[in-house]
Amino acid sequence: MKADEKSAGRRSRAVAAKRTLIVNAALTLFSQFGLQGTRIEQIAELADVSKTNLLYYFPSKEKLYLAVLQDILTVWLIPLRALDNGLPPLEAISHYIRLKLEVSRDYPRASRLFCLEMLQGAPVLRGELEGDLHQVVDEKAQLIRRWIGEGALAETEPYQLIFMLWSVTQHYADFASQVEVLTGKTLQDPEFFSETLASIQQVIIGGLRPR
Amino acid sequence: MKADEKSAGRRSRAVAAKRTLIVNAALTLFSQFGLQGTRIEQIAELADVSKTNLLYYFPSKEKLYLAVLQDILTVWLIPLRALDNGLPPLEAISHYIRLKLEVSRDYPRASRLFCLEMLQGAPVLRGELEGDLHQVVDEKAQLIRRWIGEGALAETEPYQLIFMLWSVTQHYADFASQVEVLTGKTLQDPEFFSETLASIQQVIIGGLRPR
DNA sequence: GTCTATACAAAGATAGAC
DNA sequence: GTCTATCTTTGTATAGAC
Repeated sequence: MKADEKSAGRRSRAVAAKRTLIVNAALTLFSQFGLQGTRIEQIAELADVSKTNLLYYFPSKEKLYLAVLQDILTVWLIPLRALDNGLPPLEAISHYIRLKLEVSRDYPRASRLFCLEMLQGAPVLRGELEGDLHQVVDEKAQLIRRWIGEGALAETEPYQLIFMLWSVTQHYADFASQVEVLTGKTLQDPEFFSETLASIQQVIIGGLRPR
Repeated sequence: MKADEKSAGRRSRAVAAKRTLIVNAALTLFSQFGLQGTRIEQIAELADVSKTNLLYYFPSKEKLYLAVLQDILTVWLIPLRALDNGLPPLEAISHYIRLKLEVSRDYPRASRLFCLEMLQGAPVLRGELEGDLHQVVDEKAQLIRRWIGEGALAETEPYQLIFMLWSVTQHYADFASQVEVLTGKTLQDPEFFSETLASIQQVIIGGLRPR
């Protein structure tokens, strides 16, 4: 383009905006139909650009898929990293459940795409699981062990506890259609969100309270 | 074929056996790559039949997919139907957790395909969810309500409890790759199975115990 | 950067011989 | 029932004009 170095900033912003638009559309479709199940043309249509134009921004479907996954990983580790010892143990866990359920409510597509990746054996994210995620999880497992040692928490296998926290919260994103068929409700409904949060917290915290 | 009516039984059995073989291979691949992500040729290869021959038994990929899903649904409702009042409430739930975790261990592919179907908004199974599943779940929700009324269980929203039971057990099938990366273990490992079962039962049952 | 046209490959499905 | 050959559609990606 005619833009010289001085206008690179403006150009970059425009390019970035379009890339974001495409990634967003891609997230919608990839999370529903997977990599193979999504056609480039569908994404282009949803993002309101031409197929050719999309391929100008992302040279191949795989590259686009990768870009989407990297994007959601950023969001992914936030709640777990936030699980710290700034609060009393049971409150910290209670708070974590809220954060994670908010992720299910606010980023359901990201949650579902993550799930899809796991179902397939994490072909793309395996590296990140073994690196970043593993490290954070180990760290938090230590924290939980300390809490148990201090008698603030019932005896539990830390990993198992983490899996439980993940699963019960993530369920409302991944199985949203089932939840909706059976209850007629979504986490978007504030009352249903509160009821869900309260139920999970009640059972889990109740089960973790030391006797 | 030359078989007359009298040998129809034998022929039927042979046909049924081959159909089973194909459905089994299809389950493996569909559960990993979904409907669109799986090629007929892959299934044929895994089932050790030719592509053309597979298409003789199942006229199209969609028909095969449907056959697979119908097969897994049979397995699906068994544990929930078995949740009854033959036992004291907390023991009944404890037993249900075991059954459901055994399903995750013994039918991981079916669990994952079910998950995949839900992720996509249940395009194929929606009807079954609204019919069969809805009915059984309503029935069990009533049962749980009765238990709560009798003071045998802490106050909880029955649907939320059912979702919790589903999610914590199903997680070990759907997110098996994540579990394996983080712990190095599978439910196939008897010790890990026991540890998992005990952890879930401890937390959930502890949280459900009336105060 | 965006478009039209098109090359190229993959995959589902069918025809017809045996 | 099973095979070989083939048709047809669809989808990814590129070429080249503007």
